[in-house]
Amino acid sequence: MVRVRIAPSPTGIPHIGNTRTAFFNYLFAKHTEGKFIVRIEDTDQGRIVPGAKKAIFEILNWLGISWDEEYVQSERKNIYKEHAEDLIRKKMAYKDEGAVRFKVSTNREVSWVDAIGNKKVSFKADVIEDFVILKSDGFPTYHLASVVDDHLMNISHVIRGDEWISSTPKHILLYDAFGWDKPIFAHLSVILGTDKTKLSKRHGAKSVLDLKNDGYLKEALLNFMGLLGWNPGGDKEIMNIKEMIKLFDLKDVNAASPIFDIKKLDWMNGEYLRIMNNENLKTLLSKFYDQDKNILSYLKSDPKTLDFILDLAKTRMKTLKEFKDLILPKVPKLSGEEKNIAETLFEKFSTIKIWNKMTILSAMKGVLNTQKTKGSILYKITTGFEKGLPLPESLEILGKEKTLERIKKVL
RNA sequence: GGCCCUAUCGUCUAGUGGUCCAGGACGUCACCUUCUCAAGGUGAAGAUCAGGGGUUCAAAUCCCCUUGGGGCUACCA
Repeated sequence: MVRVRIAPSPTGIPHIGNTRTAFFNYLFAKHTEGKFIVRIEDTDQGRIVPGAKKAIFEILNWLGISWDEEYVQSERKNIYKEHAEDLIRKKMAYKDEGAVRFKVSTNREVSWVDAIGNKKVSFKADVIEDFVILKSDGFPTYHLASVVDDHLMNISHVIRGDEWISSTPKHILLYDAFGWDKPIFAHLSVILGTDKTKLSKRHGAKSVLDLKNDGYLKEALLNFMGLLGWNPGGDKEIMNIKEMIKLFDLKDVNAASPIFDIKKLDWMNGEYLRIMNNENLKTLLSKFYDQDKNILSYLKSDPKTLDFILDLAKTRMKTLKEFKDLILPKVPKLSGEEKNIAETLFEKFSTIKIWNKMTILSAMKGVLNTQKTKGSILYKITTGFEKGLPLPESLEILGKEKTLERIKKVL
């Protein structure tokens, strides 16, 4: 029975790197019909960030990465203490200024076969110092706590970030000291920022919550994250979570560190936006803009019209955030020449008897011909943006009166 | 510095000894479409597979060295 876990520490809001680790664990668990456990590792009381724990769960919930069991290490303090004392009794650990250190027996080699890349990794024990397992404040270090918990929780595969690879020998030493079976270790490469250093908040790495607020869809994020360092072979790139679960295998996970390039996420997000049906998109938009009265009321306009707008908007947005500029006009600053064009446009529009996209378009074309300009100027005049939803269609919906009002404002 | 991981187009990657003078995707560029911008379609540029040695009839694929990148080196995780 496969049992995997993620062990986030509530010291910050997860970014795409941490979250990918969670996702791979999840994919692996689902693929093997095993269990996925979340264990909050809050053993460093000093570094706890208020709200971080909540954010961790918020992200998992948003993405739909569901878990089967949940633990908090600070509630298990005594368990670790007992295990530390057990090692002291066995003379495998000793007290040192209020802390407890594990005694590392030198002259041995510690090794394991890592599931990522299926390669043997080995360390000589003499490069490992006697390390602290219980701090003087009574809390365990990660090393003790994770080993004890992984054993007690029957974790079969420890799938974690690459930054743990040099701590793994310590963990193996602990498993051996307790006489426990070891799990399979799989060390995922860390995701790098565009500056090629480990993704972290200091380098401006966005948290997943930021990405959510930027208008990325969970489906796109999941798909993108999944493909960072994992490839099931073949050319298929757009995959839903079910397909990923079906295909996921640790042997197809790369050992090299990928760089997070948001451009591809942008594209993928656009793809998901385009294939989404309007009903879902509407729901998503209302959630996303739940603080924006203008958008909210816009979304409540005649369903048929809205449907039509949504179809036009879909191909023009990469994120939900971009919807706003597509439908809400702003007052442009026009040059003298542009004002002349605006005037001509006003006149042409005024004479239209039957206001529809055909007549609007021919009026627009008339202006473009006589004034010899590009269409973008007409967009600037009527919407404040030099690009946007097709004017004939959107102005028809707006209506003649309102259109003329708008143009009048800028004259 | 020490230890460990790692190395294919700018980026994500396919590739596990011959079918690869290296395929796909993003991005970029061009053209088509066109009221703008997208989307869509077509096409192009882009990697002497980090460099150097081996092994082999044959290497992006195996081995070694060098170099680059990354991680760890806390009573942080």
